[in-house]
Order: sequence, then C-alpha cells, then structure tokens
Amino acid sequence: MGRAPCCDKASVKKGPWSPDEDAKLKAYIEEHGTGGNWIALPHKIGLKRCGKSCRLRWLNYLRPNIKHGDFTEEEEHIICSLYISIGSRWSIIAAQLPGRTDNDIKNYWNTKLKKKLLGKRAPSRRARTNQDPCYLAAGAASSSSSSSAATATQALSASALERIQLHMRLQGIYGALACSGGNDDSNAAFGSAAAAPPQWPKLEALSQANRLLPGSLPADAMATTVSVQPHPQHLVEVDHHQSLAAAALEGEQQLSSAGEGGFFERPKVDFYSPSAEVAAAAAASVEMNSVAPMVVGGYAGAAGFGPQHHHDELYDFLYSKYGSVGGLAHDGGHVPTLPELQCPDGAAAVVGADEKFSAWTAAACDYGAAAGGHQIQGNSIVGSSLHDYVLGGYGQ
DNA sequence: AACGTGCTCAACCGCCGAGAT
DNA sequence: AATCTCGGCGGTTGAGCACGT
Repeated sequence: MGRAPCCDKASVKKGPWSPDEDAKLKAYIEEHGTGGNWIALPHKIGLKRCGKSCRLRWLNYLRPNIKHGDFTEEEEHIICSLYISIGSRWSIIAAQLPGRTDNDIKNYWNTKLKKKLLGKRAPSRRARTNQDPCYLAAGAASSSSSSSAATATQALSASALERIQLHMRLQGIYGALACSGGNDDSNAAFGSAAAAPPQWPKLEALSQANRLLPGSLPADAMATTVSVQPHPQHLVEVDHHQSLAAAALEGEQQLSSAGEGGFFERPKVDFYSPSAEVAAAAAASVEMNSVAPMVVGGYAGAAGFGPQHHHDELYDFLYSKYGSVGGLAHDGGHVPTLPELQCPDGAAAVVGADEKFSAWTAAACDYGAAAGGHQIQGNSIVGSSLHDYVLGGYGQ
C-alpha cells in the first residue's frame, strides 16, 4: 500500500502557511536554494513542515514570477486545446504557460473552463460522497482501481470522457454550421468534404518572447518549471500534410512501442503521407501534434478544413460565438495562436497522451458526423454509458 | 439576518519513476 | 537485482467566501 510517508505526520504542521513561514522559506531558498533536498530543508530552516509541503508552497506560491488568477483568453484557449489533446497533463500544460502553475491550471479547469465548455455543473459535495449517478458515471474510470471488472467504460479516464464531450460539442457546432441534413453513413461522411468532421484544433506557436521563462530563477526553483526552448521550425511553417503524417507516424511508433497486449486494439490507419522521408523528418521536430489522434481515428482523409478553421472554431466556441455558456467577449475577431506543444519530458508524455488517445479514439471515435447528432457508433458500452453524461451537459 | 448551497483555491494524499545505495 | 529515498505529478479535500432564498 505505497511506501512510508516522507515525514513524521505527528510532528508536522499542516494547513495554511503563515506569513512567517512563507518568509522563512522564501528567504532561505532565495539565498541558498533548496540544496537539492526538500526533505531536509524544513529542518534546516526550523519549519515544522513536510518537505513536500515546502516544495509545493514554493513552487505554487512563493516562487518568483508566479501569476495568479485572471487567465487571459489566450491562456484559456491554450488550456482547452491542450486538454483536448493530452488530457489532464497539467504539468505539461503549465509548461506552455509561463508563470502559471499546474495547480492553478488544474483548479481553473475544474472550476471554470470545464463548466464553460461542457456546460456541466461540478458535482456537488453531496453528489460526490453519495450516489449521484452522473457523478458515478463520470468518475467510474478513475475510481475503479478496486474493481475487478475492467470494462471499456472504466478504462476511459474521466478526463478522456470530458475530452470526448468537448470534441462532440465541437462536432455538434460544426455539424450545425456545415452539415446540412443528417448523414447516417459515417464512412461516407469521412470521405466527403461537405460532411467532413472537424479535425482537432491545431497547436501553433506563440511568439517566442511570450514563451521564455524567467532566467533569474535558481536552478532548483525550476524543478517543475520546464524550460521552453526556442523552436526552429514551428508547426505553422510546416506543410499541413507533413504535420499530419509526422504525427501519425509518431503515434504509430509509440503505439507499436507500447508492445503487445495493449488494452485497445488499434484502428486501421490510412493517412495521407507525402513521403516517408518527409514524415520522418517532420516527426523529428514535431514533439506533439493534436491532429494525430484524429489521424489515428481515421479522419485524416477529411479535406477542406484546415487547422486554422478548427482553431477558430474552438476559439469562437469558447468565446460565445455559438452561444456557449461562457459569454466572454471576443474582441475584434483576433484569435490568438496556440503554442506548439513542447513536452518537458518528451516522448514519455507523448506516449502517455497517445495511450489515452488510442483509448478513446479507437473506442469511441467511430461516430457519425451527422448534423447536430452526437451518435456514437461501434462501441455500445461507451455510447450508452456516455449518453446521459454527454447529453446532460447540453442546453445550458 | 440567518441559513443553506455553491464556488474557489491552497494544500494534502498517495502513487509512480528515477536515481542512489 | 533488490531496496530505499526523493521529487514530481494528478486527484481530491476542506476552509473560507460568495451568493441566493
């Protein structure tokens, strides 16, 4: 049942930090650094705190150049796009937003953005502790470790479910705008530009100036602050097809490297690739591309809807063009660009993301692009279990 | 004014992976 | 190779505040 706690809980103070404790911790770290040992640090300063607590306090609150509150539209957009792409990898998302902590982003997502995008109320305390069916459905996956019945539904994490919802909402928006008349044949829909479903919003580069992290921080203060290196070749400069191919190739490699016995069966991949060399070259520079899952899911043939289109769509959705519940103003039609995601831990993060992707794209992405419809085909378990959860979010 | 409910966010918990021994 | 220690991460909790009735 896990390893022993890192400190003696009986002699360790918990709860909110006092200004005095903050001052002690800040002064010490600014002068000496952490010494590479958070556990020993509180004893050196004379704080009755757990080392992990000190680390958290420093990283989330005391560290220089931390921003709190007031997320900009651009930041919201980045968070949403990355969440759709990689799920709840808050540290990776935080690495794209200088000055923001993973904790802040996580809180912001859970309390505001999720509701704005999904139109879903956060489960009440009562619902969480009792038997609220919606909450149980949503939380089934994350709390199912003790269950021996590893159903497909349970294998989907709560964040994956939310991402399905987000995608479906965008799908619905798209369908309402672009798809006149229903389409019961999903394969036909994929082959038709007129009925093509949207691809994932593309991540593009923020200006480099906006990406650089403060260089004045002590090295150990950057423990979870990942340096974002200038990137010589932005996705935005890469031919779209190259990006698709590269991302698909990378996903292919990662999935194959996951070895045999994977939980999910891979869907058949049939994506456009100009050439293997180009794809390989692009793959070397593209750490992650949110288009990849859609490629894996079989959408790559869709034509006529460039990444900017869906990027705009997400933005418009987020900022009320389509009457989302958020209601934030969208001034002047300017759409901020999104960052090319640079994973601090590189391949591992990508692999993890793709595992999630393969999970739900394979299981649930074979749904039709019918206008206004949110059908899920090909996996009745996922479809039925999602039904209430998904539809419950509409109409707000 | 009093009460109940919902929201926010700082902090905690427990697991995992990496590195050291 | 096995075990231990630590940093890091994502999920969850709960105190305090805001708001509605």
